[in-house]
Amino acid sequence: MARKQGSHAGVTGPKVRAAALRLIARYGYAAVSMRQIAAAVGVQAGALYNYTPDKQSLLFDLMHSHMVALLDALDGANLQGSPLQQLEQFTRFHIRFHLPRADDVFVSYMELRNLSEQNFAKIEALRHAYEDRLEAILKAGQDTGDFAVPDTRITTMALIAMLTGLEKWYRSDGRLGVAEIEGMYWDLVRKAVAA
Amino acid sequence: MARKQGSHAGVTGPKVRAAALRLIARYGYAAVSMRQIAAAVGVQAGALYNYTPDKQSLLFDLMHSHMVALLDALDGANLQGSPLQQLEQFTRFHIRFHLPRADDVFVSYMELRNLSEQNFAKIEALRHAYEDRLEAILKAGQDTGDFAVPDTRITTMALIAMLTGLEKWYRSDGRLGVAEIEGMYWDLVRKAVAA
DNA sequence: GTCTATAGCGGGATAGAC
DNA sequence: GTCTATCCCGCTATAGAC
Repeated sequence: MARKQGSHAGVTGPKVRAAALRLIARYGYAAVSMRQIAAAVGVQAGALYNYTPDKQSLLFDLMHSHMVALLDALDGANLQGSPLQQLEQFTRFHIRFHLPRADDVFVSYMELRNLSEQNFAKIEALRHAYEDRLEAILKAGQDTGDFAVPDTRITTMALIAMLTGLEKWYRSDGRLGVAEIEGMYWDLVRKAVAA
Repeated sequence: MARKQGSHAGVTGPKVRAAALRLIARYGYAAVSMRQIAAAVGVQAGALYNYTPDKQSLLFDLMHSHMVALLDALDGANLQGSPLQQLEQFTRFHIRFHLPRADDVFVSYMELRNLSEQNFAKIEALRHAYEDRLEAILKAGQDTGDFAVPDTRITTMALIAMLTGLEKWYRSDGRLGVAEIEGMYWDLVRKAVAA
């Protein structure tokens, strides 16, 4: 509470990010203007530049935060046990982490084209690191004979695409709860890689 | 050959569509200008309006053509045999149809947000029809006991997401040929739905 | 069917007052 | 930290000559 009275620091910044995330997820980065974001926050367009040097940096920050949060959460999940157990933990973690973050997922997977070359490389590296976690589990299970997949890299991409595709149709007010969804997807994953 | 000499009709139109498809796939609908498309074709921007009433219609035509071609090709594939055989045929058909059409796939799956409400509804109906073909196979196999999936609708979405995700990483000059890819994905699909 | 020219609008980003 | 005002640019779409 030592913050200066009347200052909006620490309040407007997150609001800008939240508004940008929501608008970009809905309409796309190129289609959303700084004026629209400002209006959603309740400020004039010029004020946004107190929080981001430019529009491109704003997009990058959103995507970077999402990927870092994803990797941190995966570290925190502390997967352990047999390859089969770790694969189940990974599957459930992936669904639980992504389902409540539909906007982040849409932005992070659909706006890659709109990143500058350097920003793209950074995001891709993080995404690759995440994929590698899954592939390591598949490789371990392949070695122990628990799994029998045609190719660990291709299976990694196939499983992540399958799990992430969930975002496209899942509605939290639908007929199925998260726990049921998790169970069904785990069932598909488990059988697909089974020896 | 009765076409008037000096007329570009029948030539420029397809060029416009091809250039628009390529540019939109790469940079996104909102980020591509009519001037860019015109430059790629080799005409001035105003000339494009001889081939489309506006930019939105151009996008819709690209997506609509793709979906109609997909459904027509599926009809032409004439799937038959047991549910297991039909599922294999569908899986291989899906991969063979989509792999050489990366631009169409990107546009059709990433530009839905940029369609007008009415155009969106038409494309969604076509996409739904395609999904229904796969779900019908799963239901049939569920009835005969060949398959044991948790939910035919969810499995449909999961399998299509998995198969379409192939577009994101496949490179025709990579280490794997189409036949090998088909085999690996069919392996994953077959096991995932197995009883 | 294509061109040039332009209307009319909205974009990102900055300057300087408060 | 936010405002107003503005610069400069590019956009879609149209008009009218050829």
